Amino acid sequence: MDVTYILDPLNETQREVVSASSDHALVLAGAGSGKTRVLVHRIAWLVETGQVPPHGILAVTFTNKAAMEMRSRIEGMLNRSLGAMWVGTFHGLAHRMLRLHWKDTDLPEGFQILDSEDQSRMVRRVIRTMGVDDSKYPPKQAQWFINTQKDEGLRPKHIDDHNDTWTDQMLRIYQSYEEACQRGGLVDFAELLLRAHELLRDRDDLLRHYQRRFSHLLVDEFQDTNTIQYAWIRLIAGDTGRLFMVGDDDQSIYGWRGARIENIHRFPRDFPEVHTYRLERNYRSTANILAAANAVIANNRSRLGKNLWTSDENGEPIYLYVAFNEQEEAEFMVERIRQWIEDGGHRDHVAVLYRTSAQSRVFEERLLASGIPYRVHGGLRFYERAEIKDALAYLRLVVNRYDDAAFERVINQPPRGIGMRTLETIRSEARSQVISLWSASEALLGRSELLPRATGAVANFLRLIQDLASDTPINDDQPSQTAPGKPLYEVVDRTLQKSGLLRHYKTDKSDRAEARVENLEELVSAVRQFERNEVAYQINVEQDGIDPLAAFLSHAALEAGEARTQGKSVHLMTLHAAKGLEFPMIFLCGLEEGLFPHQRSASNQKQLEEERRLCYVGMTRAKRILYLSYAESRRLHGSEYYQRPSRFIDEIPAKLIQEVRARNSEKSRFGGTKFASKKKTAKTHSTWKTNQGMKDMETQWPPGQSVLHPSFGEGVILCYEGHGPHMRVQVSFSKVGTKWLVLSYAKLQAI
DNA sequence: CGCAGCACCTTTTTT
DNA sequence: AGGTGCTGCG
Repeated sequence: MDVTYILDPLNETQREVVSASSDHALVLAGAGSGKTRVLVHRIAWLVETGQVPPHGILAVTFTNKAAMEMRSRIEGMLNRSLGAMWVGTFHGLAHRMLRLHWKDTDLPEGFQILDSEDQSRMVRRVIRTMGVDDSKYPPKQAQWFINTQKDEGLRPKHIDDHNDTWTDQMLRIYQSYEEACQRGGLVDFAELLLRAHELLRDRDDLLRHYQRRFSHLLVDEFQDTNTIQYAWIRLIAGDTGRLFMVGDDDQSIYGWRGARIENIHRFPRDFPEVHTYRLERNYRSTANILAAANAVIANNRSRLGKNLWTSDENGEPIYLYVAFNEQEEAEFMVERIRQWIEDGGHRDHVAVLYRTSAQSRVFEERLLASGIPYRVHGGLRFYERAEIKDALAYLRLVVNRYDDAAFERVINQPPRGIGMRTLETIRSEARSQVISLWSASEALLGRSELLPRATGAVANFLRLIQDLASDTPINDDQPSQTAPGKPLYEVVDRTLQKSGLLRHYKTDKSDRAEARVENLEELVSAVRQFERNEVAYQINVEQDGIDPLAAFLSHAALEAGEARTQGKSVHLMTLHAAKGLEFPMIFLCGLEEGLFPHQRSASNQKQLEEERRLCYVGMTRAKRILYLSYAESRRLHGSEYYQRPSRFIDEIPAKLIQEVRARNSEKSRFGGTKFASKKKTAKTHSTWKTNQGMKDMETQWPPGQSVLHPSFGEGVILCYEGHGPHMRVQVSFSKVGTKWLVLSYAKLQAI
């Protein structure tokens, strides 16, 4: 087979990597060095040289988007069907394995996936059922605890509470939560991975089957894998599978959600004959942008080491804009975008990146006022909307009567006269008999133990679900029988009608209700789309023979449905969301200490390095033009902050940076002057007495002011927040470090 | 049952 | 500040 078409478009290193013959490969692929390209060409090369049939390949990514892109690019290259190749996300592939082997996993055939919101509700319910004080043990923390343990591959029995009350309580919650999920046939995201791992670990025959089948395993974004993901891959690889891991330690930005960068370090120790390759040639950015990004990341100590280079020209300098406040920062940015468009630039070639999602609002307001179309990435997605989840909950009950999470969600949605009293009765019956809410309801009805009014309502509800089920291609008595000729979208449509959901929102005349009706109608077309040409349908239903409705529900949970882009818009997103993307013009905003790097990461070296990598990721998104900006004052959750410029700015060689002023100079000069004079006033009068009013109190403690504290000693004011009696200052003490002090209590003295 | 008012929280987010 | 979720009341 002629494979020159696969190797020819590559540079020398890429070619070497793609045609590597060593057992295992670790590819450290810098930003913009052709990471996806290498993966795609590697797979194409393996298949075209006849080393492995598509069937023998397992390729894993983190996001559906990346998986889709990889799949379609391979398909485009090979011009043949990849039906038998496993390409998908960790969660998607784990799910596929569990569906195929549900009998071996102690799960019901119709098991369903809990998304984070479902999980959070479930945890709250469990805590309450246990009679635990949820103010002492907040559901959010318990949820975090559970997920963290699962990410590490730990079940309650593996965890030692070290005689710590808190850990012990968390363990109990974890335990009960697991039992509740098991009873309801429910699986959260982390559970998908953990179960898939346990399935292979405990079933020799299955493990051998998959080990024999997948002779080549390829992992994208290796630096983002967590413990259980890496363990799963190692298990399938066994002694014979060949691993091809692609990642970039400098772009590891998900440590906070369990990603183990150590996996990269461990890999060569876990497997013999790992060849390490470095892709350092960047095809994306100008030399100036790269030099700046390299300079920033060089400040990190824990690195495998890599230096990106380009043959591209220097290009424009890095622009830095110092704004008076966040309003002016946005104003400047919008003005520059306006010019860009005026000069013929495309709107969607521009991205505004920020550290926290709350920062988007000011930019949105300004863009809106200027009539520039924009799109905010992230946020609530289609399948996460309340009304959609209500509709899905009905369908979940149809598939699986014991799904308590779904039961709770819709038993009184739309309202059908089942109040807290009745629900509590059902819950307590379920609790005492250790059965599902559905079974508890049946039992209570059978014994006529509900209030007369509730009796009818509950009976109607149960009958409704049964009616829907008998309408539906799947039902409890004949689980695997698919009714011919009834499309799924009709089933969904009927569910919306019969459940009364649609009517409920149609009669509601609030402004939101209209959008909800539209969304529900959109759901029907989403289902139709799913049946017609979604890859997930082809694989799960047509190939694996999974029930269509169950497959659709999983699809909805696993792929929450990115909002559609409408036309060409300026992109607004967090730095995290920007990973993997590139734009000709980037605005990197809010470069202030405390915001970026974020306050909560400032205290510890490891977290600080992750912030720096985030900065590196942001900068390397830019192809031609990179704007940096910070605001001297910023309004954040209700109070004013004055912070120093981010240390990351100092880490960029000054010669690469050009400070810019707004073209709309009159206004900004006015703002700047005003601010400067205010600062001067503050310094001159720093000995004012506090009884001169709140305004004076603020000006008495300007950032930079040296102070003396009776017990902490000398320090310098970093910033302040709040007003009047709530006003607090952050002081960096030379002896005891940084502390927040409430001014009205602390006996601070200006020196 | 629905609504109004109040406490609470607030980094990053995919699956 | 602003949004969310819970409580208590009508």
